[in-house]
Parts: sequence; C-alpha cells; structure tokens
Amino acid sequence: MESKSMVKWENLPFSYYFPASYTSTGMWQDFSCELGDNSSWGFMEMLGVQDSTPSIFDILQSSTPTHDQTSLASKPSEVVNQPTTPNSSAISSATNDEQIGKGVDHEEEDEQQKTQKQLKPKKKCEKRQREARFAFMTKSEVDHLEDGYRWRKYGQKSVKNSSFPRGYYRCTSAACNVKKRVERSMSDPSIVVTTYEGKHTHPSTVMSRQAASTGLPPPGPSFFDAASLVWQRPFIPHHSPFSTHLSYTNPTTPSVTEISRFRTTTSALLTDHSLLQDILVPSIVKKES
DNA sequence: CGGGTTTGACCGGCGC
DNA sequence: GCGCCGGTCAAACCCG
Repeated sequence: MESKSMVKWENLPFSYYFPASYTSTGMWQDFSCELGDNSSWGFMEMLGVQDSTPSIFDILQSSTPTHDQTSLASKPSEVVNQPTTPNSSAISSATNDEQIGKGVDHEEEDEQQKTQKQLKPKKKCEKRQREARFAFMTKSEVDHLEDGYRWRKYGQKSVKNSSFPRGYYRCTSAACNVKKRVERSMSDPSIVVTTYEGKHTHPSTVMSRQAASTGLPPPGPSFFDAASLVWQRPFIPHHSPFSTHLSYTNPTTPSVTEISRFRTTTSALLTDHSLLQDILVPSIVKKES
C-alpha cells in the first residue's frame, strides 16, 4: 500500500502534517512514514498493535479537527485495549505506566473552578474527562525542549521513586489550555519525557511571526498549514542528535499499548529550508473540513 | 513593572 | 477513615 499526500493528523496537539510517502500494509506495526525525500528527517513506526486494529489511514482520515476528545480518541481507543507485543520497548512501556496509570482527574478543571477551588467545594458528580495526551521521550540534556510554543511553569513536584522532579507547564496563550509535563525517565536519566495534554487553539507563535513578515518558510523543518495559511513547525524537539519515542495515550482507557516511535535521522535538513520548501508544500492535502 | 519561576500549602483521588 | 501521592494554587521571588 502506498500513497503520496499530505495528511493532517488532527489527533496530535500540533496539527501535525505528514508530507509523506507512505508504505504500509495497513497495520500499525507495519506502518512507516518517510517524510520528505529519501534522506527524510524523520520516520514513524507504530508498534505493539494486533492485526485486528484499524489501519493508520483509517485513523488519520477519521480524525476530526474538533475539541471533542471522545471523537478524537475513538479510533485509537480501539487500539489501546490490545495487548502489547514483545517488541514494545521497555522504555515506552515505562512511559505508559508513568503517564497513564496515575490519577489525573482534576487536570482539566476549568479556570473558574480553579480560582474558586478554595472557596467552594467542587461538585462530586462532575467527573471530568481527560484530554488525549501524547508523551514524547527525547534524549536530551535539556529538560524543557523548544517546541515553538511559549510555556509558563506553574508547578514542580518530586515524583515517587524518582530522583528527578516533574515540571508542570501551561501554554501562555490566552484561551489555550494546553498543558505539558516534563520529567526525566527513571530508567534512563538522559531521556526527557514530555507529556502534552490538549490541543493548541492557535498556531506556533515562534513560527508564525517569522512567516508573517517574510511569507517564506522559516529555517528548519516546516509545513504550510492550509488551515491558517502560515508556515508551521512540525513538533520535533530541536536537539540533535536525538531520538524520540512518541506514545499516544487515550483519556478513557488507562492501559495503553499503542506505542510508536519517532526518530529523526538527519540534521542536515534542519538547515536546508529550500529543500524542505520543495518537499513539504503539499500537492494534495487530505484534511477534514 | 510585567512576566516567568520557585516552592510550600492545599486539594482530591485512591488504596489499604 | 487515614495516609499517600499527583496535580494545582498562589505568594514570594527573580529578572530583563
């Protein structure tokens, strides 16, 4: 199975486009996504999913640009209950345990409730739904990775059985309630685990400023966001060399087996934006409207 | 002075 | 019911 197109994966919190040449048998574990040309700055493979799971294309094309997280997570949730395969790396499994197994029920409490928290007791019957979360595991010496958005730290906690604290961040943009947590992996301190929750309601501030002034794509990997008509930066932490593990977590299902890996392979393309301009401008854009 | 960080206190969920 | 623990708040602090 092969196709060439631009696919916007709305499930990701960063409006992630795959300028892609896909080769896949339709199963997650066989999926690979070569980005750009042969030297591709990244590929992605899905691991740990059974044959009965929907194909990546089903998931990509069924996702919708909405904040309704139940619809966002509906397809992956079918995947999530499958058992992991032995191929699943220990480190990714550890991430799943760390990120999903614990209670996070009050994470999405709206701001009004938060401000009134200490004055009024919260209604018990309102069980808040969790946002879909994405955990990136990145080998980096820097804890807080540059991702094109501005964040404000609102807390830090020490985590049980870990000598490294966990930082809590919110997107500084008004009306954008995306949060992220940053911590170091217990099993490998050189790995930074960044967990995103929610979807940004605005483009990357760093990129859009430059694009607005020049009309040209900024240096580094980028894509043209047809929705906002600006150049955007795909979410790739800009530390090289590095490898990143990406796991999708479903808010309704605490056990996660859907494990994917994302790995950048070159740093050359990070500076060759003329090449990327050729590569990443979509000729076909698959997108829900 | 405004915006971001630090850090101790507080809250609620959960397991025993 | 109690204690543990993760997540959040908010005052104090820092910095450009």
